[in-house]
Amino acid sequence: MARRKASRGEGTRTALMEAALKQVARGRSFEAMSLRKLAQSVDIVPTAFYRHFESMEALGLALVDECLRTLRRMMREARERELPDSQILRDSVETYFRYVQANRLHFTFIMRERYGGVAALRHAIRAGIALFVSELATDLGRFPGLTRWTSEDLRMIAGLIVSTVTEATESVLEADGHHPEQVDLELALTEKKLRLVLLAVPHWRSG
Amino acid sequence: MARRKASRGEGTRTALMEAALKQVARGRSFEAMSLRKLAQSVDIVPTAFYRHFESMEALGLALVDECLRTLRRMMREARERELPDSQILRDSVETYFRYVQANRLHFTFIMRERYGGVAALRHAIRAGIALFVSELATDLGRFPGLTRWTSEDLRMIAGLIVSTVTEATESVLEADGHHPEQVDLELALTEKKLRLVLLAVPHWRSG
DNA sequence: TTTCTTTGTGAACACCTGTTGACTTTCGGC
DNA sequence: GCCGAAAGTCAACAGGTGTTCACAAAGAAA
Repeated sequence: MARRKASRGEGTRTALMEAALKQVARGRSFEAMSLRKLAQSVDIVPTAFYRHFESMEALGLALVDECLRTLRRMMREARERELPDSQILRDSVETYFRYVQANRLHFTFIMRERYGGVAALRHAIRAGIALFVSELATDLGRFPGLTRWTSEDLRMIAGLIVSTVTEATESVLEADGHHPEQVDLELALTEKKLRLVLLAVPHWRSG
Repeated sequence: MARRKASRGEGTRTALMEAALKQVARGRSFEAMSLRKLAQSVDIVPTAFYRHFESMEALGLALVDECLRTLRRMMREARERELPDSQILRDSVETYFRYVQANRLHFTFIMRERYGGVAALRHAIRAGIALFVSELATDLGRFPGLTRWTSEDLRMIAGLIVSTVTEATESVLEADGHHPEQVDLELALTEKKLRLVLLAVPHWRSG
């Protein structure tokens, strides 16, 4: 066991990050993760960990960074895609779900540590998501029925959408693999929820 | 230090539970909590812990039970209150927020451990919330505009409401004490969100 | 008062934890 | 081929972890 050291250089750093993500995906929370076991899982002596991260918390922050980058990448791609107009809602949710499944480790990390025990990670993730909501709000402001909405109301509806999708994300992550049919159910359910929300838009007046 | 043992009997058990809740409220996740420190915080030698709980996980499950009971109690009380009809939405949200602040420890535990590292707790909490959603759905079915809705659609809208309120709960818990004005902001925001959702109800047709 | 159950104690177990400092290996640039 | 930085190693530290077992106090029941 423990393949001979091969001076993987920078590779070890990313290996550590990936190993940590996998641990979280297996159920453990980041706070309860052990530096030693982590090192062992990438065939490194414990002390060598410090060659790559100043502390466990530094590792955590690096992970938050990486995961939030994945989130932003998704949003950017979504913006660049043109909108087929019909079925746009269904398509958007489906695309998002696929994205979640394709980046399972990153999303589980965000979901878990968002309410996790390490304050620094919690706050970093919250800040990232808040930013995400803001961007979504300005994006929504360009939609036909929403051009005259106040930015406050746009933030409100963006928050509503995000919390709905967030909840769905948890279901997708849990069902992924074992119960593929449940993903489809959640897809339909989420689409319905968003459709209901959008249905209210034309009748809204603030105040 | 460490006041003399006073044969507090059953009291120790509840003291352990309360100490654990306080730890979680201070930021630590349940998974990362130490049996020994917990025992120490209630002036008990570590081994005496086993007189009250078979294991740490058993403690956790007992806590889930207690916290979910608090949730059900709230719902029961809400059902028994008559509805002043006007301002019902605002009043309901306000009542809920007050309830959260009055039971801060229980709600933080549920929020944290819902996505926490201990699978057994996660699942127990999820099951409890799912039940909560079901009950809310049947309650909603008795409302004027919703009598003809399918149970599936009722569950959908109940889920939408719950995820909205859940998100708000986190804000309330975080703001509590330090930033009372932010609680009011969240109150207004949440009311708006729910108002928007309900606005869509008359225009909904399933399918 | 004696007996029995509950609750708490103390010593000891084997093991895991993060972090230190001084040492060795590896490898790219000169 | 030599040098210096980067990456990995080893031994050791002080302390924390859950759990075991036999024992002691305390209070209720008899």
